Amino acid sequence: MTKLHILISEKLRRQILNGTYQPGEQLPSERQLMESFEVSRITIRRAISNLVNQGLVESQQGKGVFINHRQKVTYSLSSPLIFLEQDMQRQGIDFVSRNLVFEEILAPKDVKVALNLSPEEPSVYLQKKLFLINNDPGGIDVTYIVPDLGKTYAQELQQKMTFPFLEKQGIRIERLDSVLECTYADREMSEYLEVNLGHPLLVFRYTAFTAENRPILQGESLSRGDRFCYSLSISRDRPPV
Amino acid sequence: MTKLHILISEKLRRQILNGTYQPGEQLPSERQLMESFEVSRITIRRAISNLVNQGLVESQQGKGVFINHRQKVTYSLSSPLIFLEQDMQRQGIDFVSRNLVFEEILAPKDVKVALNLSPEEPSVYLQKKLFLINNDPGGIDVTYIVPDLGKTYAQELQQKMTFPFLEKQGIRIERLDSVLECTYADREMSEYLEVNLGHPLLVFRYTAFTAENRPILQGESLSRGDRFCYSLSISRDRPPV
DNA sequence: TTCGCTTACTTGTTATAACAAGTTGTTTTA
DNA sequence: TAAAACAACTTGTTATAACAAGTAAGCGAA
Repeated sequence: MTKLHILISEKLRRQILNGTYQPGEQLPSERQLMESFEVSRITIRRAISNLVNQGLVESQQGKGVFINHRQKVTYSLSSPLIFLEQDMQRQGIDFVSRNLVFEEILAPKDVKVALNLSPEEPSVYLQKKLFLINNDPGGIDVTYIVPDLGKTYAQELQQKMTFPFLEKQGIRIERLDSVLECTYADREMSEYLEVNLGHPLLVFRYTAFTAENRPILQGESLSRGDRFCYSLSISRDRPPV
Repeated sequence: MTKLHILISEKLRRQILNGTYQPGEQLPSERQLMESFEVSRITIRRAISNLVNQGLVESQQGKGVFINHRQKVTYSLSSPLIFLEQDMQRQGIDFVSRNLVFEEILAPKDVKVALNLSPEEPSVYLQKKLFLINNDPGGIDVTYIVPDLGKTYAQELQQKMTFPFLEKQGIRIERLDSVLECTYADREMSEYLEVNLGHPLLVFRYTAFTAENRPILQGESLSRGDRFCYSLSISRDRPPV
């Protein structure tokens, strides 16, 4: 009546949540589970796939299925990402960013609009960065940078964190207009982040403005939905100072 | 040597994204796809499952597999949720909330801490609400309400939107401390929201404070990750007015 | 001792098969 | 005519089977 694979994955789920299986531990092998539940391999694999989809376990070919640690890394959005490195340090996390792409390209139409580019400057700088958390790929940043900044700071932007670096140059980002949502890893993302096709990702999409209300960056930060979260504090509007 | 199910789902994915298959349209049936790709049913089903996991299609038993609409409903976090109804109206969305549970319970420990309850008032009001978007379940709100408010406004809270109602009563929420993250539908959620086990959900978790810095609500809003997003504007810290 | 092979485990992919269950339209029956 | 039964489709669940591929440990040869 109720499906076998659901009965099994629910039972395993309870055992994981109540600590019968601890994070890092290995689940019994498919063969063992087949015997103890007296079902076929396809059913066991379906049950395990349910657990994977719920983010409770991860499987590694040739090794086994392992219970996940369920602690997330927090991005703080209270001030616009200037203190990202400090935040990570505070959480005791080894946060490394690796430059993948940095090139001048013809601006896509939506970027042109968002960055308010004139027809005479049809190019932007595109940067892609990979974030490693404790040596594990955790996310990807795709940023479009206004041409004058991209050209001036081409070297430094490839080595340093964007927001703190710009701040040090006296380029103060006053406001981020942003959207947070969920997507799914496509082929490219699943290869970069070493996750399954369709793995849930958190997307932080933003446009960054200076005090003069000039848009200078448009970015998209995609990170593993099972490993990251965003914290923010929302206050009632106050009249301008 | 790349896997068959990935080759197939990638091909279908391209066709969906380039408009060969339009949202609302039906994919060819498993039998037809088996024939045209000359693979077994298990491979076709795996390929379709990839598309489901990428949020591109949805399957209905007995009917077929249909291409999803990929437009999301936006929750605006610019001011703390007072204008939710107006926001939805502006997006042309039929937003209905249905009370599921409203009861006085013994406060769980973490809620007790978050709401700063004294040992003499060990109870809180627990409310669960289901949100329907255009008559489709879209999310669930779980809210813990400080006992005095819960008792005083028991009737109204079950009928009206929490934030606008409190505002009208002169209870002004000044600040929300919140976290946005991704989870996965467990059994209960998948039944409420009519989605698969493990379906990605967006979680908005918050504590609401009055101007006197008193926490009065703790809530958790879980909504379908494929249907919702949150927008926010982040400004640089300004000195208090 | 160390390198490389074999072996025995693990999970991953794919095929074939049978039946369950939901949907829809047609046909039969009361 | 209207309700019930049926047929022909759809996707969903489960079983059996074979082989691929990754891991790890042991064993033997250089």
